[in-house]
Amino acid sequence: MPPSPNKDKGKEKVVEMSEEERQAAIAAAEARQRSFERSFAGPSVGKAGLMRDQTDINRIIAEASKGSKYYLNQVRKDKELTEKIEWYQAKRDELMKMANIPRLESEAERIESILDMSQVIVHVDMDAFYASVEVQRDPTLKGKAFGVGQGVLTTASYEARKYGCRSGMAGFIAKKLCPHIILTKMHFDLYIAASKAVREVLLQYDENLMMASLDEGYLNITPYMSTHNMTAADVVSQLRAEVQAKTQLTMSAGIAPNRMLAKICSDKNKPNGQYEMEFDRTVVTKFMRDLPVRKIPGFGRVTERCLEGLGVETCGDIYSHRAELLVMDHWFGFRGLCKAYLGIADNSVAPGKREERKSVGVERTFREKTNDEDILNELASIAEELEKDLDRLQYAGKTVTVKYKLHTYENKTRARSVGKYISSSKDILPIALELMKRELPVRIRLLGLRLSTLKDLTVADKGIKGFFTSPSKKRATSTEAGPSRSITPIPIDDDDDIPELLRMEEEDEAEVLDMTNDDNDVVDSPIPYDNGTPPPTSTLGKRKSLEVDKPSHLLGPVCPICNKALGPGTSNTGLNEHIDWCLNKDAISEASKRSPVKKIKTDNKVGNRNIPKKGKDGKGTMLSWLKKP
DNA sequence: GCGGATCAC
DNA sequence: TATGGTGATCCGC
Repeated sequence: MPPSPNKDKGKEKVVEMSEEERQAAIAAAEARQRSFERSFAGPSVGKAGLMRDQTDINRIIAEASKGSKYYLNQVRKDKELTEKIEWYQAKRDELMKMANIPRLESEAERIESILDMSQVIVHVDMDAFYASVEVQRDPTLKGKAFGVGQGVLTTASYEARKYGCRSGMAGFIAKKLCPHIILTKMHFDLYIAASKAVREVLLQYDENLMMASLDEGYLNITPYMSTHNMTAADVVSQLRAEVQAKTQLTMSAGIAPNRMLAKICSDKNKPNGQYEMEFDRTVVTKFMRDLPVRKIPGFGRVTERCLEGLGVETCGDIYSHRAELLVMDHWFGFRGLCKAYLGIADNSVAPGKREERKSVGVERTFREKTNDEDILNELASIAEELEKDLDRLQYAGKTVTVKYKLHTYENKTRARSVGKYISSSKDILPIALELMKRELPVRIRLLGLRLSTLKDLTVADKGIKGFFTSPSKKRATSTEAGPSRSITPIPIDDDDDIPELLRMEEEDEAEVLDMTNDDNDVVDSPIPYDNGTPPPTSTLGKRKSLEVDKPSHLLGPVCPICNKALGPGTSNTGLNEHIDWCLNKDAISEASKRSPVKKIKTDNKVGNRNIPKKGKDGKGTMLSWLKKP
């Protein structure tokens, strides 16, 4: 099935192959091609409801791109990813060969969990937000296929989506798919104004409203429901009606016990609809079972393909493949996958805080530059823009990162930290220039600057004026030992007019999922029978949560394979090593070190990277769950 | 702290 | 004619 490797030996092969084998090989090659076209088609293709002829659309996209540097870069990345996946598969097979599968399955099932259903969380999502605002600006767009954004579409109208046009798609591709599409400019001021109007309505339902971007946000309506003695569905219907009345814009909403589920639900009856998940553990699990993993926020195209390579396409597959996934924990983060399957996620809702911002940056794409002077001038211009942003936003920082994209579309970053907080171009530019000069000569299509390790200049911190604070002190502002809340970034803004989108984050796993706790009655077994029927809850129901007594904090981490406590001092690394040893001392230590990419080959560069870890769920790999005092 | 990757919007 | 910009997180080193 490799795409081409045996091209030269092809003849021989063909002769030896039976017709069935030939057909199978062809089918496999075609499947691979479709898979590539699908992954190539763009980040948002396939995320939302797809159309019947998605395959054709993907092919048009791929053909329109063929031969471009962008395309070649995608081919390169696809090839690397394919090799990575093959490596994962080989690793899985190797580990599974020596694994005690029933044992692994039983260990996997011992991961117990609590799905917190005490809060009613709502995710609201404006329908084709930018496009809807554009229609208000120019009513002649109504009902037409159009996209917002010129080079790249930030949004496509629903009519344009029928042709396969999606956000993130290059404009000329959209035109291939839909020749009569209209491309409009962006009008950020309008989006910001509309967003603000929406926000004002939402704030009446939850003063802690958490906006995740201009067009979506989270509310905890639990207090509102009790104050007004209303059901969740009624609250949300009313809220949506009010938003529509005040802004003429429609939104969709999802109601669920936590942010992840609410977000998934808000997609279910979009546009202009709402969906409430039943607050029942078995219903939640049933809901997740058939859900493609790609629907989970944070699971993107790459993760999707990696999991697909392991036979996991839906969240339910996570359960049926639990043995393989447990053995692959080091690379995929078994615990995070379990949380996805079980629908467990963060249910906290709070507005973002200024101090939580981590970086401020500016970047620009342009026609290829190769001239050193041009490049350095561009850098100077970017530094000035960054200075303006920093001044407006009131931040200083200590780490300067230069980013550039080669004409081949490969990205590079170069960073340097300094001992004091800086914010002016006068301070930033020399550092940036020095970093960049070392890279010359280059042929690039993008240049950017970012400042991180920030200090919020609006907090009057102990009098000292920014200037000559020596690089000591100042370290502790953020600890908050307690709830381990690193919650969410949210857009702050308020006064001025800049689109500050900050990110949301899904996890922050408080203590929701906890392996093996034997204490609580709220606990039940996570794992229902994989397919068909909901589990007779009892069979696995109580499971042997007590089977092994283990106050794990006294015994240290417990190896999920041999179930032995490793002692209180054992680090995650140590546990990992033990697991490897436990599964197979020899094969693993050897194979584990080797990277799948770039075999020996000409050492054109220094080195091989290691296999990336997949751990979607924040702290990633299971080890973190085991320790937890 | 640095650099590459992935992800979301 | 020609595939974006901003910000976050994670991992391995």
